[in-house]
Amino acid sequence: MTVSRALKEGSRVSKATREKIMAAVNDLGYVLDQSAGSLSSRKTGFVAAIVPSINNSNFADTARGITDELESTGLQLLLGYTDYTAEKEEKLIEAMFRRRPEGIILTGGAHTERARRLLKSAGIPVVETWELPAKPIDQVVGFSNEEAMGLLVKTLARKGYRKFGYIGGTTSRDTRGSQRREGFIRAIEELGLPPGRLVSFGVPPISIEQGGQAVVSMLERWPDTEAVLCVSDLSAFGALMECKRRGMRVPQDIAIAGFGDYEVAAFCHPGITTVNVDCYGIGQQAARRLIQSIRGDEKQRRQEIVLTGYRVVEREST
Amino acid sequence: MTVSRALKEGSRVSKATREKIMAAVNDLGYVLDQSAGSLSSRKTGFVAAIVPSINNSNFADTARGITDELESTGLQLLLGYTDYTAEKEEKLIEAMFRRRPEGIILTGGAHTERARRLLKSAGIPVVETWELPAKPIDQVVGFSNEEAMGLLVKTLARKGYRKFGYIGGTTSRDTRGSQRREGFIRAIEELGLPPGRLVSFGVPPISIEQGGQAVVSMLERWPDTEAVLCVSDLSAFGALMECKRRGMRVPQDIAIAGFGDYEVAAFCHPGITTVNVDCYGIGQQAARRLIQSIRGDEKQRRQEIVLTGYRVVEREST
DNA sequence: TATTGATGTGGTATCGATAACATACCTTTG
DNA sequence: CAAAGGTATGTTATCGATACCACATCAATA
Repeated sequence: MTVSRALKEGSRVSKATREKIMAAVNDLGYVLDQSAGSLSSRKTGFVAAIVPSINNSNFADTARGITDELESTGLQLLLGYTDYTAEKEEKLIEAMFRRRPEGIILTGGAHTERARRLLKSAGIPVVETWELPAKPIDQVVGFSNEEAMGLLVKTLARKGYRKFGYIGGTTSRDTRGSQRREGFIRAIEELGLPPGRLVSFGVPPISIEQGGQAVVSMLERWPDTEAVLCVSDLSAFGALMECKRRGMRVPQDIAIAGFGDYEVAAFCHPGITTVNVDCYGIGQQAARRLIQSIRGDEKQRRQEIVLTGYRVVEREST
Repeated sequence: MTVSRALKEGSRVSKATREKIMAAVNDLGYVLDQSAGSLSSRKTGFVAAIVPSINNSNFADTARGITDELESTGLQLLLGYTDYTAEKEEKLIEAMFRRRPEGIILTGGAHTERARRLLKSAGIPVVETWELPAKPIDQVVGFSNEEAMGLLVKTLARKGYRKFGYIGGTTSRDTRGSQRREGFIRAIEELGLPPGRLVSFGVPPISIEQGGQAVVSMLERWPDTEAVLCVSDLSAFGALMECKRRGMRVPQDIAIAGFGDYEVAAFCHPGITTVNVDCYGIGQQAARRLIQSIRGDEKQRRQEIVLTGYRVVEREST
């Protein structure tokens, strides 16, 4: 028992005893077993986070934000990838719940029925991120993808563009992608512009290469398209490079915009107009709220929706 | 006990009992507690992996390879980032060992003395990746960064370039970066070319922006540089874009090459010559070897070094 | 001096699963 | 028909920590 105390911060053990214990610990190479500790104290020190993908996506930054925020708390992150499918998300939630996380961070608001049940009955704080779900489970840290894309359309319309095209992935699994497309369509309607041209290409997350291929099919079908908006900066970059490869001038012959403000969008030539959405901050805030709910007063825990900011970043591509 | 059996695959429980149990489980929303299971069975089902960073780096692909390979085995990945420092690695190893992982995958061969002790005394399989450490702890899945960079130099020298420059990060913390620089210097020596020009810029992982800034300082100091090799494709991309912004022709005025074969290198314009190193495969193979060591016969476990392939991919930038 | 409180240490039960063994019942086989 | 073997289920101890309570010691206070 004294050993257990000696190894915890801030418990009262005399200096002499602690030193003796530490010496023995070093000598033996003893390492505490947290599985046993978790079982006894009913605190696992785990936090679960589930993101669609971590490769070439904004979610890597969100994961990073979570990790950084968690670092000082001694909580361990359990990270999982859904590949943009709700089924895989359900499986991940189930697998992670076996580890008894003290809180969970999700991406988006689309979950299977079973997943919702699991989440609700687990009795731990849940934070949904990156969207504003219609029926939040608990807490939310995100923004409206629809409005953000709408703002981009309006910004470009103000510059005089009228014939808009949109490039996104093929399936509706990527709910944020779908929301952006909806926002695109709606904004164009509201502005009374000619209907937007939609090209769906590739399984989300759509790659640089697929962005290039998509813009080709866009131009084949609607050669007079003036501005192409893409579901992400990577596809926008692919589209941009493909256009340049074909000798088109950007933005004179065609304007291109992306979403997410990846580093590549800022430093490619020409720079890509995009929407900055503070991916890192989403992770940070989600983690912060989770920590508050876990460590803080039960009463203090309020179900709140945190709106994270976004802004259009205009560059040379439009 | 029968419940425990019913919830495991491949244990013998009568169909009727299993159904009754499953019904109750569904009814109650019961979820197995793996902390307790781990304690009892002395198998945690955890595998630890430590990478320098997961943002904009090849290691995201390696992590992905590990995750994919682990998926079917029921092992959970504990992922940590070192930010390229051995001290943080040591802390991570310590924190993760409290969770009693059944195996651990590391990046590189540079560890603190204490970390080496911990790793050796843990009695679990260890796989070092991405390098060929001089003193391997256990197993290795990697390649020689020195040779790979040397091959790139030789390939370009064969095309007629003679005045080479190298762009990398400022500190030696990034051991792979240092090894690549060493390979660069040595290859140039071997070829009897004029000494390479070295620019160190920014804390690893060096960004697109820093690549651009580095090439500027390279050209200020050595305006006649013919070919610039960069520690990674991202910095190469930044350098390329900066050169184009300044109206230079690539590769006529200056050739640029990177390392890592990121997607951006393939699809930017002009495409960037680089070294492809199968990041995903490194993760896959490391995980496979770990699984074999964990699940397989103790005798079958041999300390082996797996060389992963690399190849120079020539594109328009050289 | 007796009482109180602070401090440090030790004893015991417990967390929730599984390993290992025990038992009951049924089927097969010589 | 008895012995042997297979199948399904139950019993008990245990994994390694911590919660909770008990107790010893010593200083401060009434």
